[in-house]
Amino acid sequence: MARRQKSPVVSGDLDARKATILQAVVTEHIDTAQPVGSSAVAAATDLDVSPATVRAEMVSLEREGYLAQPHTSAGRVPTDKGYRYFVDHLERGAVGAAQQSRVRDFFAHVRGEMEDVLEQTSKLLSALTSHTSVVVGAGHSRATILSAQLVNLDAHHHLLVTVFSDGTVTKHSVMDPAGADAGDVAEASRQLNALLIGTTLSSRIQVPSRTDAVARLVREATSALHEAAPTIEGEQVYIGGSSRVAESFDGVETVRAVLSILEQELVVVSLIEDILDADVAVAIGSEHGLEPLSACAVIVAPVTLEGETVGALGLLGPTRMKYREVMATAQAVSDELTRHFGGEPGA
Amino acid sequence: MARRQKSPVVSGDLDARKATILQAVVTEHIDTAQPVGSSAVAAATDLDVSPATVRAEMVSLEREGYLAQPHTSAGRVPTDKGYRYFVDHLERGAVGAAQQSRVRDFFAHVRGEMEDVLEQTSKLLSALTSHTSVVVGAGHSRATILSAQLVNLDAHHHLLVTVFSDGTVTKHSVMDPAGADAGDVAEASRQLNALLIGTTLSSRIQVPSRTDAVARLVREATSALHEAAPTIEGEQVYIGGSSRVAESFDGVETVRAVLSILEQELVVVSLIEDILDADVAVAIGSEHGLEPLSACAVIVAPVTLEGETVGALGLLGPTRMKYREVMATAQAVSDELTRHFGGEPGA
DNA sequence: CACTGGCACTCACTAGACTTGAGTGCCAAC
DNA sequence: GTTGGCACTCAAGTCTAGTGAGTGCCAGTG
Repeated sequence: MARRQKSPVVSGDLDARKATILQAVVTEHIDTAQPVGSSAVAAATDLDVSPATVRAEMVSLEREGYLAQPHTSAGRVPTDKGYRYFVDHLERGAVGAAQQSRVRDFFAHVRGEMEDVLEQTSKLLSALTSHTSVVVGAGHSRATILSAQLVNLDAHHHLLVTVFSDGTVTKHSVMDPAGADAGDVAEASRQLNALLIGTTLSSRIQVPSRTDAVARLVREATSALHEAAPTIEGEQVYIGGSSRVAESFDGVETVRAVLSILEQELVVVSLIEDILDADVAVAIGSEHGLEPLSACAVIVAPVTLEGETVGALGLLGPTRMKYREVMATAQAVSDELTRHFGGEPGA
Repeated sequence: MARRQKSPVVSGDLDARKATILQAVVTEHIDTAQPVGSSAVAAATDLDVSPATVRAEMVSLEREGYLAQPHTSAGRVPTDKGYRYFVDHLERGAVGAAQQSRVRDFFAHVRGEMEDVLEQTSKLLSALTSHTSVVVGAGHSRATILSAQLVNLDAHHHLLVTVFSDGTVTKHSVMDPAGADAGDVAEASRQLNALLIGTTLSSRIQVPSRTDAVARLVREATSALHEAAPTIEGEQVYIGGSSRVAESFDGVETVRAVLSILEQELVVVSLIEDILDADVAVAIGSEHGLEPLSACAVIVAPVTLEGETVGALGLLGPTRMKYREVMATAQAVSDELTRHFGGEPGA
């Protein structure tokens, strides 16, 4: 219990009573989506003070920017700053038993490649939370090439198939207008294998400068691979429950704006990464700087493997979301996901 | 010019004047989103009749199910049947020069794998039409395997990478708790290659029944491949412009329902395929039988390659969409896409 | 002092009454 | 068959209170 202070003017922290009131306003408003009045707060807390006292405190909280009034004769609504305080002072909640077992169950039965698992996970997340979810699988810029193979499609089209140490596989078309016979392609494939194995996408490769068919194929293939590098280094993104956006916000324009952002995967990825970099678990309202998402809160949890961040999951909802539940769910899924990929959660 | 008939009671076709009136109502309503009154119709057509006459005809059109009245004292709105007649009697419009050149431009500059092209195309479509677009790349159930390769990730994890004749590449994890050395993996890879090349996913394969490490790997790998067959035979789906849904419909519930359908890729694919099978270019309102989409019209165009349908593109908007423009755009993009993949459009 | 009850005030929201006007259906007349 | 005239309907807009949740202020009290 913080000692009551005489002049909490610029204090970064709040008076114990103010904190209680703020918390009550936030909780109530999350529940009802309505402005919260002084008497509701007085009833909801165990402060045993009259509404008038609450009002006085609320005026002060409003002055300090934690609360706002939609109009003069309405109750108070939390500002982004108010939510921020609320979230920062939230004691960690555990996820409910039902949810816990659903998550366990999911990871016990899910099968398939990492990509499939991530996609399924995004659906799970949005089903559990009723919010839109984003799952990001990190890029593989530092993965080394395990195998490179040139496959003959027809006389003029070949396919360079590359396997990386992180288990990703890429393919690139290699056109060859001049044409090459199967033997040449096989030989090129052998040379590519020798040339590329152990390198990363950012490595500089010494390509043969000869002008025969084999050398031409090798050159074409490596340049296709490296030209596409920026794209395929990029992360995979899986978005689940975008229809939830329509439920979460009123106002068509908001819905449109949010959906529009979600369509731009690059924006979504950098948003999640920014939040992750800043080492925060949640970004509220305008904190993340994306104007169209100013009505949103984004909750982020990393997925680590052997100490390295290999992905992240995010949940996007209205600022008045149930932070404790959603954060607990995000944490639980992130832990299970980490474990699923063979890591130790919390490491 | 159809001869005017005395009693057009159950006639499948309409009176020339009725047709003109219906067309005017549809056109006007698409434009304004408002019920259309008799005087507006009288003014819009060159029939030179009074509103009273138009009213009489509209009563008849309503009786026959082409028009409906939101309430007694309002204008008329087309029913699904009305739109259907309108679309069936629409003379093919050509796509505007600006659009045409945008499409040309796009396909002149687009690069990358088929998957990337299809995804980009879906974005192009929604940008051109302001509607949500769906691009479906057909499954490869009939493609034969060109190459199968087992790549060693670590002692217990391997990756089966398979290349198909249609240029698709799949990967499957192969776990091997017992462990195998690199030589065994290489040998298994050789055997898999020999075993699988030329087969399709539905072919039955004779797997070795020996119990050594190599045979075990071969068995594991083939079963992983065939178990996953139903999934990877499945089509790829690319959805563009889902934020357009929020613009196209008023009523949060409709928006949510449509988005929710779009999330279920399987449903979307079978919807598109149904429409394609029925050999229609557009499904209006309840015609496609998906209740949540009863406020939508779906325009579909096939993408063919060497006479075979290898994909399709769809556009989803409100029933009051600009059918002529959108259909022309769909046709133009479908043609260019077909040409891009080496086919002759219209073949 | 901090807290409280009391009180006047504000203002979104609701309901009802009224008006407006676009649009209809009907009908007698051309 | 077509038309102008006419009574009728009904959603939508405007106005008018009336209601009530909520506020800010203040004087009184332990």
